[in-house]
Amino acid sequence: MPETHRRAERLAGSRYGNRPTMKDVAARAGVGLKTVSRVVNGEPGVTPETERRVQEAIDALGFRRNDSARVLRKGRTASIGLVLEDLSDPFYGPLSRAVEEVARAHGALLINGSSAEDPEREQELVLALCARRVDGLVVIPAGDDHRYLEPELKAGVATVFVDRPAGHIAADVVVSDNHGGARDGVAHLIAHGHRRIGFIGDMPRIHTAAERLRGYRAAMDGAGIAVEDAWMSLGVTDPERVRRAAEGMLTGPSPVTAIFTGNNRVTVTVIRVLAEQPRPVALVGFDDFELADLLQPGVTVVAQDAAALGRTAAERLFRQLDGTLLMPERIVLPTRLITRGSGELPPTG
Amino acid sequence: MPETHRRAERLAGSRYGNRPTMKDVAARAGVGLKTVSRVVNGEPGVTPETERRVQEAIDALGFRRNDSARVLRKGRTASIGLVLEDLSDPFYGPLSRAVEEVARAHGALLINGSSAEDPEREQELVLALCARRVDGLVVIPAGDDHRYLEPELKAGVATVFVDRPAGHIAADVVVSDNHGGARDGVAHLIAHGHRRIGFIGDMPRIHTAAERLRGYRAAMDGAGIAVEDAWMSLGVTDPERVRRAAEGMLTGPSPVTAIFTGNNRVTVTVIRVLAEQPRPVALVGFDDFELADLLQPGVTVVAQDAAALGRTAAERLFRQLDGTLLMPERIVLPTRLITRGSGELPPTG
DNA sequence: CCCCCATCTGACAACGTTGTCCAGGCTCTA
DNA sequence: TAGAGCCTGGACAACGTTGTCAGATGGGGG
Repeated sequence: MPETHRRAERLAGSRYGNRPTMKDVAARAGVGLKTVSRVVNGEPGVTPETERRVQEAIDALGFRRNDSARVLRKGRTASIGLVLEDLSDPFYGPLSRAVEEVARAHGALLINGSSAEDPEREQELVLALCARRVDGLVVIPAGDDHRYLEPELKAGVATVFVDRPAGHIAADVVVSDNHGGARDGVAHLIAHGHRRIGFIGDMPRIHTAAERLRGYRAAMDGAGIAVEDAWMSLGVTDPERVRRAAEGMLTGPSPVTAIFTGNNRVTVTVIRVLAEQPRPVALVGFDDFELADLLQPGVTVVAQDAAALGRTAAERLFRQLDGTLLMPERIVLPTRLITRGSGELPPTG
Repeated sequence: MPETHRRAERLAGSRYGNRPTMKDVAARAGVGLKTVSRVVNGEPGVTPETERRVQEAIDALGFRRNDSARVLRKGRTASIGLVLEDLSDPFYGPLSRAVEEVARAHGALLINGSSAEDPEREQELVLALCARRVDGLVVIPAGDDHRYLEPELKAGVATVFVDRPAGHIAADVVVSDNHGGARDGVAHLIAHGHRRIGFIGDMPRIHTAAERLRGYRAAMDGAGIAVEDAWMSLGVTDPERVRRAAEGMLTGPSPVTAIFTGNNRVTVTVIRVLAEQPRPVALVGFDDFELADLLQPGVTVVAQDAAALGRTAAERLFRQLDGTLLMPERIVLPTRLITRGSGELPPTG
């Protein structure tokens, strides 16, 4: 079947594909194709009378410019991609929103996808976005090897990694001061008299988790405290195992009097465990969360500014796109210790 | 300057636009353009030897198919748009994620944007997405008049409204049972002996807010309780005014013994106010939130299932796209009352 | 030895837009 | 009134891909 016939069939039979084009508008208005283009894009060189006729035809047909074709012609898509772990995690909502606001200020749309913490899915998403010819990418890495991005970088896709560094590739990175934040949080507990302090965090293959663990160790070392293995629980994330880990370090031969939690989700689970304990146990968590101040006691946290991470990354991205050529850089944003009570409890037991 | 010269200049001087095309790959592999296309798309009719040569050229050049051009040719973009109010609101994260999962299952990408509760911005976003020729739209309306979408619907853009109904236009709608949920929540308070019950909610021009208010009135009417004006506060959202509203109805001539809050943000603010009150005041909130069970007392809520809203809407969207022609329908998802303590407090004062 | 068929390959048009360039009509001046 | 210059409008190619169709190549059978 020749192409033209197929087109006719599509026009006749389908709900799709029958959108009017500039050509249709031009025919209806009795003007040339380019004149319609001029009107649509507000270019000069069209008499008011002609413009009126064209506008009339546009409204009558319900014409809307096809940006795909425009993009193809112009080269830039005015859209950027954001790949993160899980949009339903409250940490990423504000980050994504911040990226979107910056994109909007630059007239760009945001396409986003969740990697579900799966490196393969991350790569799949990133490459799909590149095939769409997004102008730039903000990536919260799930994997630790991003060499697959090399051709894209070379081709000029602006790229910024956020929250965790890129693997084996030179690119901009915006991260929180995970090491310093964790160190300060643990030092805070030490300053309140604790020496047996537990750490519950994610798998150390995740960069942020490793950094926070490093911070914990640094603080303990700094205070001359020898860390016992039983105080550390790495790589547990699901609530049930976190619960067991917490209970374990609270009841062992040298039970902890305070716990430092490596992220949001762990913190919440540990709070539940501590609520059931007879004796008060001090707690400092990495990442702030809503209502942390309303609990009894309020939860002391090391807060990172998710919106600032997103904003900084996106601004950096658009500076790349503006042509301000920049050397890849690593930007570290400070964390903030927010004291609310749980981290100031004295040691007991 | 003729087009060809500009192209040359772009190639020479810019970081962008110098991506290899199928033509380049074909030249390098010494084959025809279409053969490259065949290899890239896994079409049959290419000898292994030829395929190898082409693949080699692809890898060497770092070629990646330009989906913009593909889309232009094929008509479908395999992407859908999601317009919501604010991604940093924890209610929308799971919703967005659910939509994304369904899209992914159908091989589509998700483009999303926040309307910031501004009808104009909503329209702007929706039309931008239409210009990108997304195959479908999931919209959480900010405005109440969507006639501007008529040409798009006619052109075959699949559309589903979520959380709030569309205005002046026939389209699929997926909403929670706001009226029934609020009614049940208030009835729950009445069942626990309350008669003077306050309501704090958003502007009634927002459909969900109006429905919840209606549910409140229905429950009160059903119990034969005459609602006093002082018990109702409508259209306040910022924390400071919510605070004043709550304090007002707690101290008036006939002070309330319980409060029903119309959404998440209001609930959280009211919790803070209640924490400062000398006497216990019962509370039921619309929308669940994390840690509601950890507060003292746990917060009784009318929960809606954000993920189910998103999933249902997206599935409906793809059924539209699959060609299963459907009449516009209104799908109402049930809410669930979760009792945790705050809603079961007896009246005092 | 020739012809036919199957298999593989490539030339070409088309998708809807924008950039370039030229034609025609107008006004203004000499 | 004729020529120069400006303004408006339109024809055409190009962006990178895919569908169509025809040509080339090689193998097997008559």
